[in-house]
Amino acid sequence: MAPRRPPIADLPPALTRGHDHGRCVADALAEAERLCASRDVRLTELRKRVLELIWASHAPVGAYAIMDLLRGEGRNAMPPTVYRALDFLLEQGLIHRIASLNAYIGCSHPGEAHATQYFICKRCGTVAEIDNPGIDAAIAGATKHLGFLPESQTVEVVGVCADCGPAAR
Amino acid sequence: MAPRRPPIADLPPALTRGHDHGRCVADALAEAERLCASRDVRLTELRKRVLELIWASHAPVGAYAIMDLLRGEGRNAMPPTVYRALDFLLEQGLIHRIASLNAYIGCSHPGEAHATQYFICKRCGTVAEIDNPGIDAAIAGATKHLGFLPESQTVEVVGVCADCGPAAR
DNA sequence: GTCAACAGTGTTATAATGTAACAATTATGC
DNA sequence: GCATAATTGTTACATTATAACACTGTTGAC
Repeated sequence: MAPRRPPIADLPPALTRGHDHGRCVADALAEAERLCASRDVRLTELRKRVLELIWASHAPVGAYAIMDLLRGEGRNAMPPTVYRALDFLLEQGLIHRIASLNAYIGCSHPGEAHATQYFICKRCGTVAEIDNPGIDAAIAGATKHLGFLPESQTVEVVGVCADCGPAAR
Repeated sequence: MAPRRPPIADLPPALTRGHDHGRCVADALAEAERLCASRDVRLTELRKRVLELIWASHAPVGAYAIMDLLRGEGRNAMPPTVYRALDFLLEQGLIHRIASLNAYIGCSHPGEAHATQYFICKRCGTVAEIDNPGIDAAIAGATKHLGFLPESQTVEVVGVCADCGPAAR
């Protein structure tokens, strides 16, 4: 099992550097509002707040970390409350689950059909979400060859990102 | 979370069909013995038995299912006992962990360097371990483009296998 | 051979993640 | 308004995994 990540407030600046993160979060929330409205599903206060907490960094956040953050805001959040919000956000494609970390991360292009790959930096914790057609095509080719009917796929690469690697030193 | 799989004795015959499974297990154990001897590490009775239980089917087996099987044999197995055996087998590359199922499966070609992909059938539970150079190359290309230094990767595709799909009916 | 050192296993307790079941509340359509 | 359904609250528990320390068996130096 992966070690527990520190609370969001303690995350290194690398997690949100190189871009206007406030804007980044605002955009994600606005897009979520728009999508939910168009689908006639309800992005309630709780669900929106959970999405916002997940977007607070580009590192995956665990369900219990989200629960603690909600509690820090005075909400008496119990596990089912968090997991239901996560389930909703997953169903709507607004977040993804990183299976190898048991953690959740905001989807950077919700609303579009995509099979995504994640590149997880073990130094700073940042996860890059990539939609690489080559990887997708290679997997599709393998499934076809096997006669396998794919429904969902998990591609997670753990390593060191460009910001944290030797070249960045 | 994935539903708990039934105990090995109850698994559908599809899990081991199409080949001489006794031979399959025996080969895996023999290869494990050979590899451990060559590396000068100890494949103890416990470790060998856990490996054998994992190889009992081509479906992933959970740590607690292994524990129950060991107990069924009179061994008083507690979680750390099982996890330590699993850790050893993982380190030696004799088994793999399927992250999306929190379960373990025998490696079909241990000893060789390989980045593997898993095709998990949601009907029969069988997992096919594939080493597709195309997928590997595509992922390597993406990491290079990102300046990302990969260390380990997880590729798991869930769907319906050829034996269980509509074409097999 | 014996004994020290270490690897492996046993044992107890607990942490981390996730779900079931039902009650209370809030939103929605009529 | 009010019945209905969706959402959230609450309690309890299931599943997966690890920490810490005790005990046992193996190995190698002498």
